[in-house]
Amino acid sequence: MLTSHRRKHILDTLRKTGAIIAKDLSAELNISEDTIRRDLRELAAEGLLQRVHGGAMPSSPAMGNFAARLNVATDEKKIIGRAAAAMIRRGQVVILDGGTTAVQIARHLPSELRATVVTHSPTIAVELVEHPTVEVILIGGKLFKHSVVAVGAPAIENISKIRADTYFMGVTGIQAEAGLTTGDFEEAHVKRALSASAAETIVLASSEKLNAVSPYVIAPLSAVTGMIVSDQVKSKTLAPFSRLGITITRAQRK
Amino acid sequence: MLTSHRRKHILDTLRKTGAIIAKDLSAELNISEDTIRRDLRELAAEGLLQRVHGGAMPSSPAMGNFAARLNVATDEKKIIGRAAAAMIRRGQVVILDGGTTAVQIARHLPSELRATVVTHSPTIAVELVEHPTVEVILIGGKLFKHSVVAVGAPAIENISKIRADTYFMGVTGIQAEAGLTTGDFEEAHVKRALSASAAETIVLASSEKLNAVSPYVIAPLSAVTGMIVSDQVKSKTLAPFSRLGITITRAQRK
DNA sequence: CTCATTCGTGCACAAACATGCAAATTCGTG
DNA sequence: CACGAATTTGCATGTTTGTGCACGAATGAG
Repeated sequence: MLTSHRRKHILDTLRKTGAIIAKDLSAELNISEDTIRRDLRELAAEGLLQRVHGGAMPSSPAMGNFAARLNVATDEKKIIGRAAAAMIRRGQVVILDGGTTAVQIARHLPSELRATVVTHSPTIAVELVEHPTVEVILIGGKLFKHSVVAVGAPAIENISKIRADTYFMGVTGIQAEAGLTTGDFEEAHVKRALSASAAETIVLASSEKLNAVSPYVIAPLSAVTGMIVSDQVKSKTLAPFSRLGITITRAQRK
Repeated sequence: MLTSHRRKHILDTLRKTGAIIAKDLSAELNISEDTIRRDLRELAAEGLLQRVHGGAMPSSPAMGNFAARLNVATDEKKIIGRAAAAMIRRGQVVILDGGTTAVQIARHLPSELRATVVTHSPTIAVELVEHPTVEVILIGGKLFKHSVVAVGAPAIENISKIRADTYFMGVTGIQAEAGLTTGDFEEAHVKRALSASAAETIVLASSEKLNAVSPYVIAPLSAVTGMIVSDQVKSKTLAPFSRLGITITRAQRK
């Protein structure tokens, strides 16, 4: 095992899981804890992670405290992200939304996958810089700081010039009558435009979003072609959606 | 076995497996480790791979080391960043380039400053999410991973719709005859467009850039209205520039 | 407070390294 | 083919780097 391999593995694990424990790494890589600690110390010195007692956390210099939110991504979001990433085929053009679940998709893209990712989230763009083969198209506009995505007329105009295969949409609420809803007016507009630019719209529905309603309507459920939910969700809850012809993917815990 | 054959085999293996261990190659090719090491040393000198202890890895310019670059910003870049940030007045619209120096500007913006920042760098955008009062306009386009900035026709079109007060430009080289130069063709185009959209163009010239020349010309020095350099630079070095009517700000170490 | 982990440092040993040199190989030229 | 020059290779040398262990200090949980 090459030293630099080990370091890379540490950083990859950190990006995917959001935290690492020295003892676990030691067991997983068959190497002494001292060496792991040394690695963590030096990676921290390069600013690539932040040390904590017992292990390390991401420092993500480009992500500030938004990083904090990213790393408390629930297991559910990671599972959904992994399932979504697995749906992407070679050569496709996919749209990734802002939001923590979409970040999980980006982190789980297979490293050999040749595809194009369109996104209005600078966070996703920065995340994908490290991916060796994925091409990234960044949608510009006025930055809506709360969600860290570009919005506004310029964003929508640029989106209209794109034809994508699949849009993975994050929402605040998905419910039978109200349809897809979110917490910001501008963001709703952008999501609608993104959906219109994609052949398929797949909603990333972590369980707290199901049957929740937010103030601003993005689109009715007819705009949705698929949903990804975790396998814990009861099929009874999903019945209204599958009745509308929406393909439901139940993401399996590994 | 011919030398060039062996080297080709090394590079092929590297591309295929993503890493190379000197000892393995030695066994596989029935050749001493010394010779392998010599090969690796020379291939590294040609930039075809990156040496690590025990073997080699792909040179992959886009990989990970951008995050590292951000945090090893020299003192010089920090004081240039601080000086640039201090020049921005309330209500102004400023353009921030990609690059490590521009990140320093973003980090030194006074927290009460109400201004608009235009940028084609997702890194800068994410950085400024934490700023309470600055508005951010993100320029989209195809992501150029090496510099982590948006480039291409869509980027330039969007830039043309903006009228900014000041553009803080990062360069790879600034020199009297060649003018402003950088290492990527697309990036040069974008920088030229940004300069055209701003009333003033101020070049961030850390000392290693002064009198350096890179392959792609951004613009002649006539496009420049000001430069920021660190106070260590000799005024003799700057004479050719001030003679052209360029205002030179010498950033003071605190 | 007490106590079990976790950390950091000094140290010893092994692996990987650069360098100089001589033998072996390849190449060019007549 | 012959022969000298240039290159390539392997080995010996001393140096640097990575690893694990020991021990005392620091940290966090109960």
